[in-house]
Amino acid sequence: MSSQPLRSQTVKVKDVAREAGVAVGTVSRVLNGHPTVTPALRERVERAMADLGYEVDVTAQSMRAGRSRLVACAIRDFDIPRFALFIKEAEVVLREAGYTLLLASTTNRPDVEIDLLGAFRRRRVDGVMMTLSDERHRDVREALSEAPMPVLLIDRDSIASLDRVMADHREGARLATNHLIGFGHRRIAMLVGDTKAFPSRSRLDGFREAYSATGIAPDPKLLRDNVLSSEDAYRATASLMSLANPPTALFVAAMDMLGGCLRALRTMSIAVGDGISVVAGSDSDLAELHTPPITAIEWDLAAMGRHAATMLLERMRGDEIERGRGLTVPTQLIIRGSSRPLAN
Amino acid sequence: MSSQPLRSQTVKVKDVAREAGVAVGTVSRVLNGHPTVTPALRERVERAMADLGYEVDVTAQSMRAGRSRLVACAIRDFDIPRFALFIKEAEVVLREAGYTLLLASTTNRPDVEIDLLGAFRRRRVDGVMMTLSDERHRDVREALSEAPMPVLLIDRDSIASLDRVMADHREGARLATNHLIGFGHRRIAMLVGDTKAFPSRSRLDGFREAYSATGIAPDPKLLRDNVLSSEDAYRATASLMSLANPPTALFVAAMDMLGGCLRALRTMSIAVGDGISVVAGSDSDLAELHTPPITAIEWDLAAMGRHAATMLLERMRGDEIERGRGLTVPTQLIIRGSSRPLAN
DNA sequence: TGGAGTCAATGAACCGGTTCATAAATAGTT
DNA sequence: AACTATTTATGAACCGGTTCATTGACTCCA
Repeated sequence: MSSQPLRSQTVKVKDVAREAGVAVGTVSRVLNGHPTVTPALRERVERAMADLGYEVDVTAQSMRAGRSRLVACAIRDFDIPRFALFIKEAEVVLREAGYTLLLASTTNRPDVEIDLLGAFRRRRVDGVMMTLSDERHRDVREALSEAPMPVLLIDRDSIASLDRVMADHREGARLATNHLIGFGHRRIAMLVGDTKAFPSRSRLDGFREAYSATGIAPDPKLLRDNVLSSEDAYRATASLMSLANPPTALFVAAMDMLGGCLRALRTMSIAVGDGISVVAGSDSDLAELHTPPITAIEWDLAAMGRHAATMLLERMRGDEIERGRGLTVPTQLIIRGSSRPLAN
Repeated sequence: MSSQPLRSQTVKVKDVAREAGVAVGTVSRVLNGHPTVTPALRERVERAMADLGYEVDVTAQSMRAGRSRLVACAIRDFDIPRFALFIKEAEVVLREAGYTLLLASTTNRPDVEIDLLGAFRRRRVDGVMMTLSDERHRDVREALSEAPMPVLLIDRDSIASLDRVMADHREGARLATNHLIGFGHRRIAMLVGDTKAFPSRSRLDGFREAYSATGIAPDPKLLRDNVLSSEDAYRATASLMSLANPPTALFVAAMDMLGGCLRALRTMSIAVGDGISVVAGSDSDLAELHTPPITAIEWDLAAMGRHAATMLLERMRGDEIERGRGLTVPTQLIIRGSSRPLAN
């Protein structure tokens, strides 16, 4: 065994070729499992690679090939626990297919979204999955249409030419609202995020749809949108419960906002279930283990991650598929003790 | 459909050079803000770039430069909500410095860790921050020592030659245990993760340190390690509370395991606070909003993320810094209603 | 034995930037 | 005016792989 100090400089195909006594092209063919290589030669080259401790330079491969085997994921804020589940599953699927995941957060700003698309393009990223702060934003739409690589939208719906993976938020919100209405509630307050984006928009749609069956209109004073942080949820809840005519039920439809809402109720000494019914827009340990447990909408974010990665991989392969497929994951309502018949 | 290779349509330095009537080298110098370019020429080149819609190919830059402006982050499982905070903050710092974040999960397996290090090397990643499943694993240590780029350990301590960012888990666990002992508890059960890694190991140290002051030894039957999932926590809790002589207090020291523990207690109708005191190893909405609220150990993961990114950037710049700096973020105990004096 | 056909291996050109030795132009000095 | 020093621009070589037209060897069969 040769124990030369080969640590200092990196080994290249040329070195492997010399060691094995073949041409560089042959080394490359071995590297890529090209069929037209004699077993004997393949063996010799592989031995040479092992002896020298050779490792391909993916950068060089990328440049020549024009593709990077990178897939980017840009979401508005990945410290949302359930989003992490999405990313985790997507990463597994992508890595198994030989891709590496690039991660960035958009902080829900159109200019950052556009910047990131540029950065991904310059990196020759092979595919992108992302959320959008505003699906109708002109510049963002232009940046998307100029993207040379396939882009898949996460939980966004309005750009028909792109692949999309979504949850059925409309149905979830409809179920939740219906559930409360069935319990006699008529003054249901709703907290949603930014209605420029699909999830909040469709939750609002579902909410209104459920209401429309009752014949009465929801009180606009009870609707709070742009609830984007825990503090927003705290303030919105506090302000709602301070109204002269407060709501009898609270639908915290924005993701991961339940904590802020419950904090406000506790501060005001309002009992969940008794004083007010509460339904959460997404499930969590908190919802399940609260006293009383909180009724919540649930959907499979892990499955969304897997689907997103799979669809994007298909698109990157250039399979003959129709443009702009949309996949919707179902939502369901988990009924727990926080939502109760309206006491009279 | 004209399937012209996309490449032929993209604008290259050569095209910009022709348009501006200069040499390619000049375009490159403009691109990189090299000082020795006449303002007039710079202007002409910049106009040409704008006119043609030129965008650098980062892949080509990377190959030539031998560095990719990529930083990889590999952690055992990023659907741990508080870890997401770490990543988020690190990503911001890195992006501001011109780096892009690569993300992968190790699933806490040494072989995956080694594979990922290889993948990062082949991508000419400029820096790595990661967790390790087992700091003493021979092959992992070898892979680390062979890594040509700086590696920073996240919440791991035993490799002195590498930079590290950690939380003071030992002190946190000591505080928590002390707190319970002060309340008269002598039979304290502890749930920890994998003690081959720093966090659980030092929590155990802190636990024992607090106990040693009492003169009595902790009952080994009350120690459960390798609690890595919510289900593990559920089973461990159920089994502990079924002992002939069950614990009077429960220290759920593993991260994000509180849910499983509380679920078990609820199933067995054991009241938190009354039936048993509970302390959580990490804070969360669940701990804060539970009834009663759960005493918890807290530390600043966002700061850890910022520090990790900053230290890695310094190291990548090749600043003259001593090898293997360790930075420890303090932990504190937030005392709430779930931990109470031992009833007699 | 010779010619067609098959199959492996070769190595120069190429991907798209950056670098640097060299040349050209300009400024400064005596 | 002559010469040196300084500044700015040039373009070929280079980074480390992959590709493909070409070459060489071997097989098959008349």
